[in-house]
Amino acid sequence: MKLQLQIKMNEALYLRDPQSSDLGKNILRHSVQIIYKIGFESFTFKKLAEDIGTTEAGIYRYFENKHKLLVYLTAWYWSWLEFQIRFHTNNIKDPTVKLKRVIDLLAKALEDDEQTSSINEKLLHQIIIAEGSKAYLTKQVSKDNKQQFFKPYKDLCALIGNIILECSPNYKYPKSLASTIIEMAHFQNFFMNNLPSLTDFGQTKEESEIILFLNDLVFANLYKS
Amino acid sequence: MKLQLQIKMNEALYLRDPQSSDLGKNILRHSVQIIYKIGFESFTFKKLAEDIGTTEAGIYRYFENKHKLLVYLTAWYWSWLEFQIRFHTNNIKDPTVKLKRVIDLLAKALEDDEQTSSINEKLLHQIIIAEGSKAYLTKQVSKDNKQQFFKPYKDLCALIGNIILECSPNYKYPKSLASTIIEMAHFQNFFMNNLPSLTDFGQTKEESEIILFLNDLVFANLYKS
DNA sequence: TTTAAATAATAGTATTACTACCTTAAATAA
DNA sequence: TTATTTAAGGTAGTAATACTATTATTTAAA
Repeated sequence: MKLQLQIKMNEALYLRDPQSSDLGKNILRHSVQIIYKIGFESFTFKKLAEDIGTTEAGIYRYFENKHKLLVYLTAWYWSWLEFQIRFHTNNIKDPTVKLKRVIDLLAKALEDDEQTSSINEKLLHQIIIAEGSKAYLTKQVSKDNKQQFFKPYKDLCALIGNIILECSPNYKYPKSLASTIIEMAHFQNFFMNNLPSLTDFGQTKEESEIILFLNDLVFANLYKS
Repeated sequence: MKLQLQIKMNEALYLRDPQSSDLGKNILRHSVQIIYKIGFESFTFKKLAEDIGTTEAGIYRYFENKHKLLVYLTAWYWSWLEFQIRFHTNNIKDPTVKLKRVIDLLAKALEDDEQTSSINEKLLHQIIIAEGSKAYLTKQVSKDNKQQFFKPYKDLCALIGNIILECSPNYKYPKSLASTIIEMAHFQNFFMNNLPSLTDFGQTKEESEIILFLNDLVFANLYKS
């Protein structure tokens, strides 16, 4: 049995569904590779078209502009990660164990094991670290938010917030702590690799150290005397 | 007595020192206003030139490109904030009180009281919240780092890290906790105002709540049983 | 078989991000 | 004083980017 996990995306994110055709899947696959390689600023639809072997106008039939494509990729990532978290914490009763598992999944780059789709999750994880915040750090954030573009991120945050409340029902800031964990899992990784003196992991550059830091940070708060 | 605080900037950030001429000061003042108004993505040297009443080429004689200008503004902000912190925590003996003061200064928008310079600190604070991370979230981050562009940010982080160690000499992650406080002071503010369901302050939208959250987060860690 | 609908390629335009060159004004030397 | 250098800013470009409108081709339905 080989099943394909298909993530249902917000239709306002695209003009034509990229998961519905070969060209569309190529756009997703190649854009992940190019953004990973040259960064979002230098990434253009022309370069993407040349890489795929189609024309610029061809890409524009799928995505209005490169910002929408980035929002699509990040939304896809958060949806996929929420699924991973639900899958890997399924049947775990102890909320502490569950929350530890969540931190692991946030901070570790999961293998691109199953050929889920046209998207390489390992590269996408790196893109989210370096470019993810650019999806919402814009002047259109409220307009985009009204169109529910960030729903997957908010759902993930709510899920983690609820696990936090299971651990400590009286904790006052479950959602802020959840968004802090998510952001810091990524920012500490970026800092560790690029601006190491902003972290305490500059020597080893080990993901496992970020996990220890986040565990320490979170559980000191939830189980304080 | 009226003294002018002049911040000495890294010379590699500019082609001609913007603090040395009227046009230069206008570039700083107007770029802060325009970026605040329309966002960094839509900001162009042409719009800036029109606003000032000069030409595009005139701006290019001061800054190589708009990325360098953003890095300049963020570096200026971190230097200015480090000065504010040193000034306002001067003579405070108790490190806990000191750290609380730091969190206040990070999360609160200080008034543009003294006419320090051509820069409106209140607007710049908002710019740092929404655009600050774009200064380092690029492919050139390592090259920029080698040129010491992020030294003011690293210095601030080291300063806060040391106060953390004064509070709790055995704490293992002073630098990572420092960068977490800095980033979260800004991100929680952005989320509160633009994506409120990622925080617990969506109702009131009060800076003071962010301060409470950060205090809770930090001191649970430093003084845990 | 004809017609319509979907898909894709061609060839543009406006804006952006620069660059090379030119003019003017101030500063200094003869 | 006048000639000459130098600094500062302006004019007028170009190449690349971000799209768009139009035309062509394929596919599918009537």
